[in-house]
Amino acid sequence: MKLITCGLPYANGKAHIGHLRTYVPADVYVRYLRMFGEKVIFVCGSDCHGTPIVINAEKEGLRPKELVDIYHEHFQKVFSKIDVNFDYFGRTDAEYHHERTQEIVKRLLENGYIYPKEIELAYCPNCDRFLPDRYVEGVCPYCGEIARGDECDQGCGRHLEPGEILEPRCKICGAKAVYRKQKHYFFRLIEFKDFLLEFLEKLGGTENALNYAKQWVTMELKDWCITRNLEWGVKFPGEDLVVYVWVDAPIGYISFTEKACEGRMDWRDIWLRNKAEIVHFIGLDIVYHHCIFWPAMLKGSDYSLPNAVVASGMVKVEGKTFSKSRGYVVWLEDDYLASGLNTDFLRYYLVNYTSHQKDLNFSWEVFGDKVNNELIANLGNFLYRVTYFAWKNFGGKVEAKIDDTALDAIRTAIDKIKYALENWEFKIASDAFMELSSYGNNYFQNAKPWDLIKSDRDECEKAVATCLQIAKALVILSYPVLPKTMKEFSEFLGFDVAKARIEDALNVESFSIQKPKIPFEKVLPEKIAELEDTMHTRIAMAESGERKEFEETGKEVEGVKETERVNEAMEKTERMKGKVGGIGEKEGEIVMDENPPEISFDEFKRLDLRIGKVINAEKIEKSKKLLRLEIDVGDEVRQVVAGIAEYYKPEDLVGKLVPILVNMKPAKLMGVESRGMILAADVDGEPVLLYPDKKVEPGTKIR
RNA sequence: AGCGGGGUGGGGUAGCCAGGUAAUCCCGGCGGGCUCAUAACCCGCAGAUCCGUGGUUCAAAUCCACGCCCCGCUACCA
Repeated sequence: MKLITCGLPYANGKAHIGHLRTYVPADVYVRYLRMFGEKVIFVCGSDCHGTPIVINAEKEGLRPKELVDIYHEHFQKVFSKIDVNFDYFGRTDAEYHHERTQEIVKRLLENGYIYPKEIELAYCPNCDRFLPDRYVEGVCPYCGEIARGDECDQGCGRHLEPGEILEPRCKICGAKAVYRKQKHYFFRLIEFKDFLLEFLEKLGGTENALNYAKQWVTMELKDWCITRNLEWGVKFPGEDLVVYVWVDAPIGYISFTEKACEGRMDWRDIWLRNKAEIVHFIGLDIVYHHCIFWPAMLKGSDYSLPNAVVASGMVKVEGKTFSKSRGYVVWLEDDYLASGLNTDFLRYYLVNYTSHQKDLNFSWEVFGDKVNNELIANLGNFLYRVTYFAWKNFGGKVEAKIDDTALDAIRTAIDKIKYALENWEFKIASDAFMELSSYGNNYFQNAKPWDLIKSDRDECEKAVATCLQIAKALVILSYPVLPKTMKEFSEFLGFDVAKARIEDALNVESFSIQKPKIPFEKVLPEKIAELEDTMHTRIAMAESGERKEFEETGKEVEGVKETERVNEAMEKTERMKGKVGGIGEKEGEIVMDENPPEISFDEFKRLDLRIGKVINAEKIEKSKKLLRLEIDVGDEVRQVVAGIAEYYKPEDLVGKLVPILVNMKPAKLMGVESRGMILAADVDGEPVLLYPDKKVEPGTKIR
């Protein structure tokens, strides 16, 4: 008996490919386990609490619950479409979840693991609210740089304790913040140090999670503040506070299990009596919550402990760090599902691209290659050529006289899948059936049934039966990864793979074949180009500073955009890059939107600014905002892509003199190289071009 | 800054933790075969100083040290 959980999606934004990086492998794992005869419960749900949801709802003019409703429904829909089938998909703002959370908090209180403490918190008199550290800005007492409430992120990098920062200001309204004392509650994490050290030795799962957690525990632990000043959330007993969302979110694993067990079994067997193996699938970014805080909470309240934490690597898009704000993202509904592509393609990509622990790069080009050259050319083609051959030449009736060496090949694949599951390496499992498919293609090719059918019908039937056995095994073994397609194809082979067990792959019986249909539709290059364009447009818009547009599509709201952890990490690295790399980095301008730091004259001199003359201009097809310009910069003519098509017509630009940054790092926008950047005033996102006061020669320096 | 994970033929990726005939698979390039199949399938060839330097060893992509570069994480921010 196993309980499998997935990290809860935060109900504050749409589902994207990053989510699936965790959920698809978990679903694949669950499906394999079931085929191996294991009893499994698979739960997940929406994480509904926390400051960002409250603030975001406010901005949208909604109540938090209304915002959560939207995304909860969205996640359910998307998961179901992509065949990630949870036994229960709950939500943490449900009553049953609040009850379970409060029960656990009470147990922790009774057991003496929670204590109150007065702490000083930044408070904004203007907004009339306590400010999370994120929303406090001030001056670092050590180095004098601008710093965030908890960390001097731009200067010396030191961690700052509450109250340390000088001249605190509210980042939301800009007003001076004050410090106020308030009673909050802390969890005695320190007391769990020895327990955790021992626990982590026994904990299973991926090394990336375990190594990280072990190292964290060895360092100094601090007690953990578990209450917040919010209305929205699980009420802390007897106080006007809610529990911190990272306390109640993992408790969802328990409360959702309760719901999943209703009418089937007693959930207490799992969470109180250790009768099931508990496995958490998470993203690499929330390891410490699951390996440290969570087990300590469970231990402190006498619940069962997890047996394994399986952490997936992060997702990159087109080789770049995943980032919604910069356009490096694939939205599941708007991009993938809208494209009409077989959802199994994406599942295969996610599982097969690389080791579960490593970062996965998503690129449409690779996607097309993998689908067409692997899924279709290898697996799909084999299934179809064999089944079609059997139907056409034997009327579908083929006796079970097979070459036993094929059974060995099938056994090898099964063993490999077992090994893969034990080691959380789902790529190895999918490689196993792809190798079997190659074996099948080879077998078919060498046996030459198309010749045999003319010379030796019996020999031919034997070869076909052998290949059909391999095909049947393939359908079964690949079903967990490709459920939609294989469910359909199994019917042509005369069985229902959804009800099959792994052993059926070795079960030899005569075949009754129906006329098959092609299992996978080929992905056309035009389709890939179209999807790439969508993405490149998004990236180009982000790069040219067109923020409004993607804030709509990306559901990001001014001021809260940093709440995206991915996003934040991005901006952080960008800040660092900005520090080191200077102004050459085009990313700089996005980050430097407010209070840009001073630069020296030497730094300014690094900019090669000139007046250029537009000698040609045309729209870039399929893009709304981009123009391709040819600009005479004095010594040469440069091709420059500019995001001004919505405001300037190409024909109006020809002959115009514009300021241009010549030594801008070249970039490709929608596949068109841009070498340089024309400068314009930014009037609420509308570019307004700047022209020289007198006529000057192209190439004239600007200083 | 600290910690973690990486740097393997043109691109991507396996192997390394349990060191041993110079290395997997997919794409791409070249040549051949086949025709049942979604121009799919099969075979062969070219191409890697396995980031650098030093060390351990009879033997290192694989272990150790130092260096360079990339990426991620860092708790009152989900």
